[in-house]
Amino acid sequence: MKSQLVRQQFLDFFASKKHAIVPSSPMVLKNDPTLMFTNAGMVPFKEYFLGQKTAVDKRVADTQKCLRVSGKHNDLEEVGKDTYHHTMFEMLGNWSFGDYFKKEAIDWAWELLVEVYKIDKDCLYVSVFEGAEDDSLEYDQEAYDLWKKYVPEDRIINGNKKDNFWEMGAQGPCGPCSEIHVDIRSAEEKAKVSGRSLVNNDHPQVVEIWNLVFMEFNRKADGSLEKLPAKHVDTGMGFERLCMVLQNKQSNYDTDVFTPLIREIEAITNSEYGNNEETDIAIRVIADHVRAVAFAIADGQLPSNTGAGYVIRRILRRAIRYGFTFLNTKEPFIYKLATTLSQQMGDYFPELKIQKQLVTNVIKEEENSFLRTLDQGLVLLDGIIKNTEGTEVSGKKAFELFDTFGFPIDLTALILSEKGMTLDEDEFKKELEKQKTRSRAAAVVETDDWVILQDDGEKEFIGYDTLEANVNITQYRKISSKKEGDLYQLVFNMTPFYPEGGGQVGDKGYLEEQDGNVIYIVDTKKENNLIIHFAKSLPRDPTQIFKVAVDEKQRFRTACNHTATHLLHQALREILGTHVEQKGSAVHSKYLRFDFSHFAKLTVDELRAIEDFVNARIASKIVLEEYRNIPIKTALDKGAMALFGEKYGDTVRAIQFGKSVELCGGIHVQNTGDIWHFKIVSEGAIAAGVRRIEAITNDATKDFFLENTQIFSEVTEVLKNTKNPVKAIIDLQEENASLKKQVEALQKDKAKNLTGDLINQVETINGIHYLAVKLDLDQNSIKDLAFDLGNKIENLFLLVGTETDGKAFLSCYIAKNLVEAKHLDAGKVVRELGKLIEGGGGGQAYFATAGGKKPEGIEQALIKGKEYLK
RNA sequence: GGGGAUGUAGCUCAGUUGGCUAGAGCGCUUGGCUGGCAGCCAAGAGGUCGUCGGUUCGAGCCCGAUCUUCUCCA
Repeated sequence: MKSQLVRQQFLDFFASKKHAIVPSSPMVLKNDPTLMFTNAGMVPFKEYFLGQKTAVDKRVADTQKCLRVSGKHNDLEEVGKDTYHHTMFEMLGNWSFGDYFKKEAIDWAWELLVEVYKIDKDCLYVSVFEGAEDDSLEYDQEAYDLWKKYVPEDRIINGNKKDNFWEMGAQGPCGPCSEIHVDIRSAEEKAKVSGRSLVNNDHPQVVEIWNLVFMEFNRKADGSLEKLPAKHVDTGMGFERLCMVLQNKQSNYDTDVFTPLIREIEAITNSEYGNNEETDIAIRVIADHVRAVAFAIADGQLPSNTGAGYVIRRILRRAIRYGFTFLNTKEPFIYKLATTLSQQMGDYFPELKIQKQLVTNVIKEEENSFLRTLDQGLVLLDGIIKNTEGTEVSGKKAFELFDTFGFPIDLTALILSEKGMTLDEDEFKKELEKQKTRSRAAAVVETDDWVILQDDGEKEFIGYDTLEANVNITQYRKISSKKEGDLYQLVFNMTPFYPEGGGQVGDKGYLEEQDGNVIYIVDTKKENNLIIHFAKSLPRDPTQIFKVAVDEKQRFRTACNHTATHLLHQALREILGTHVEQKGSAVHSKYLRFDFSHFAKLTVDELRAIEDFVNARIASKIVLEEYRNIPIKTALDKGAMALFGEKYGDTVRAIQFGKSVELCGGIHVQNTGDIWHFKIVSEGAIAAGVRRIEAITNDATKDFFLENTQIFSEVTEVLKNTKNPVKAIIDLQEENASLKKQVEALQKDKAKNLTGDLINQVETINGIHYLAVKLDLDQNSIKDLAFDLGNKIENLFLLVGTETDGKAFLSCYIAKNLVEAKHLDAGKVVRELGKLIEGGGGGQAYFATAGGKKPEGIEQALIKGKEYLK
C-alpha cells in the first residue's frame, strides 16, 4: 500500500466517524516561547486542552508534520544510525474535545488497524496504565476491559507512569494512555523470543505505532491532580512506521516515503544503499534531514544563527557533513533533492511545490557556505597538526576550531585518526560545557507561579475599537532575568493592548491605579492565546479596577507602517511579479521591514516604481474595509492571499484597502491618506532568493526629507550655491587629485633642493659624515629626508630637530654600517637627548624619534649630538 | 540573548613583545623576449590598514565605542 494511500485511508476512516479533517499546521511555531517546533500532533490543539479556546469541531483528525531534534531517541546526533527515528515525521491523529472518550477511541483504533489496514491482529500488543500510588491513580480497568474484547490477555501489558501516563509538561492537562505496539519479526524469531518481552525495549521490529491518550486530569503547580471539567482524547500514530508495517518492510527507510529520495541520492553521489554501514548511515541522514529542512523552509523558517533558524542550519549542516565525509561530495547536491521531495509529497503538502524554488536556492546557498567553512577548517586543522608536538591534539585547539570556525568536531577526530593522531576529548567536552554554562547563565529567566485572581475563561481583545478601558487583573506572575531584572506579567479580563504578532510589535502604554499612581506597560505579548502585559512593578492592590491606556502616538505610527506594509506587498507583486511572497515582516512604530522572495537586486527604477505605487494609493485616500470573524473561505474568495507558515483559526480577520486584501490581525489606519507618505530607506539580500526592504512612513518621512534637504542645502552652500552640485563635486575631486600630484612633485623638488643644501652642510668627524640641523618639516617628511640622505651619503649620522604646535621633536638616523661598526644606537641617542626637550622616545638602532614639551632644548640637543662621534 | 573570531592592494592573504620607509602571490598597465597549455623577463600603477575616538615621541598592532562578515552555545 502506497504511503499516499495510507494517509488518505486514515483521514477517510475518521471522516466517516464524523471527524472534521483539517490540514497540517505549520511545523515552525511563531507564538509559543516555550516551543520552537511542532513536536507532536497535539501541539496545534494545545489551547483547546488548556481551556483557553473552545473548539468549533469536537472531533478532528489530521496528519501533522512534526520536528524533533532532542529527546531520548531524537537526539540529532543519533538520527540515521538506526532505521526508525527521524527529525521530521508525520503524526496521524484523531481528537475528541470533550466528546467521545475511551470506548470509541479504542474501538476505532482497532477497527482501522485490523479491518481497514488489515494488520494481522496476532502481531499487535497493547498497553494500559497500571496506576500510581504517589498520585493515587488506579489501574486503568476501563481500558483493559475495552481491549479485552479484541486482544487476548497475554498481549495486554501493564505500563508504569513513565510509559503510560501522558503529561503535557510540568503543569497542565494529563491522563493515562494506551499504546499499540506491533511485532513485525519473522515467525522464526517470534518463536524464539516472545514479542511481549520486547515491547518498549527499543527493538527495531517491535515498535509502538499508536498512542491513545485519555486526558482527564489537570496537573496543578503544587503537583496535585484535579479532574478536568471535560474529558478529551488525543492520539498520535507514527506515519512512517505505519507505512513500514503495511509495506512489509524492516526499516522506515525502505518504505516509499524514503526510497525515492534514497534512489536520487544514490544517483547524484554515485553511491549504493545497502552495502556499507557508513554509506547507509550517510544516506539515511541526508534523506531524513532534507525533509526536515525543506519543510521548515517552506514554512518560512530560513537557516540562521539564532533560535529555530539555527536548529535548521544544524540539521542541514549535519547532512552536508555526512555527504562530505562518507559520500565524498565536495559540491552542493542536497538542494537537488527538493524536486524529488516536492514530487513525492507536494500533493498533500502543497507548500512544498509552491516554495520549491526558494527551498532549492536556500539549501544550495547554505551548502556552498558550509563547504567554504569546511575548506577553511581543513587548512586551519593542518596548521594545528603541524604545531602539535606528539600525537595528541589539545582539546582547546579543537574547540576553537569548532567554536570559532564551525569545523565539526567529528571531522577533526576523523582526520586526526587517519594521521595516527588523537584528540583530547575530555578537554574538548570541558570547554563545550563551559560555553553552555555561560550561555545558560546569560539567558536564565526565573518564572514564578501564576497568581490567579479570577477565573475568567476567554480573554477579550478590544483594541481594534478602543485604546482605553477599565479592567481587572485576572492573573499575574513575576519573572526575573539577568538582563532586564524583575518584570511582572499581567493578564486582564479584557484589553485594548495589541500583543506582538503578525510582525507587528506589542503595544506600550500605562495602567492607572485608583489613587492616580501610574504603572507603565513596557510590552505586550501573546502566549498560548493569553495576552500578557509586561510591567516593571505590580499595583499595590492588584484586585482593584484599573484604567489602562495604550500609547496613542506609538499605536498610530505603527498602524501607518502596518498598512504601508500591505500596500508594499501589493506593489511588489504588481511590479516584480507574483513570485514575490512575504517571508517575514516587522512592523515597528519607527519603521517597517519586509522580507520577500525575489531573485535579483532591485533596480533604482523598480524601487522608484514601488514607492510611486504605494504613494499613489496613499494619495487616493482609500478607506479601510475590515472584516472580523469571517470564514476563511469567504476571505480567500475576496482575493486574500493565504500565507503558508501561518496558522489560521476557522474564522479570520481580513483587511482590505482597495485591491489589497490580506488575512491580518494587526492594527491599521482608517484611511490610507493617514500614512501621509511612504519612503524606502534600504534594500538588500538576507538569504539566497530573499530580499529585505526597510521603509518609513508619516512623521519619519518628514524627518527624513528635512534632514536630507538640510544636508543638501549645506552642501550647495559650501559649493557656493552651484546649480549642479554633483558636477561641482566631481570637478573638485578631479582638481584635488591633480593638485595632489603637483604638490607631490613640488615636494620632491623641494626635498631635492633641501637635500642639496644639507649635503653641503655635512661635516666629517672621525670618518663619520655628521649633520645636526633644525628644520621646519613634519615627522613623515623628516623620515623620508633622512632615508634619502642616507642613500646618498655614506656613514651618515643625522640629527634633525623640529618644532610643531609648541612641541619639540628629535629624529636621529645612523647608517646601518655605523650602527654595527661603532656600536651606535639611534634609540639611545634620542632617549638621552630627549631629556633636553623634556620628553622621551625610541625606535630602531638606525632610526629613532623622540618628542618633548620644551622646544628651547632643541638647539642644545643638536650641539650635544656631536659627542656621540667621539 | 551570551561567547569567540574577522575586516590590510581588484582577489587570496602575511605582517610574532608598538618602531624593518606597509609586504607576498595572483590579477592589471606598459615595454621587451617567446610556436605551447598558469609562457618568460623588466618596469609600473594600485592602500582613509572597516569607521570614530583614546593612549604614545611613534599605532595595521594596545584601549574604548560602533559597523560588516563568519561561527559556536542557549
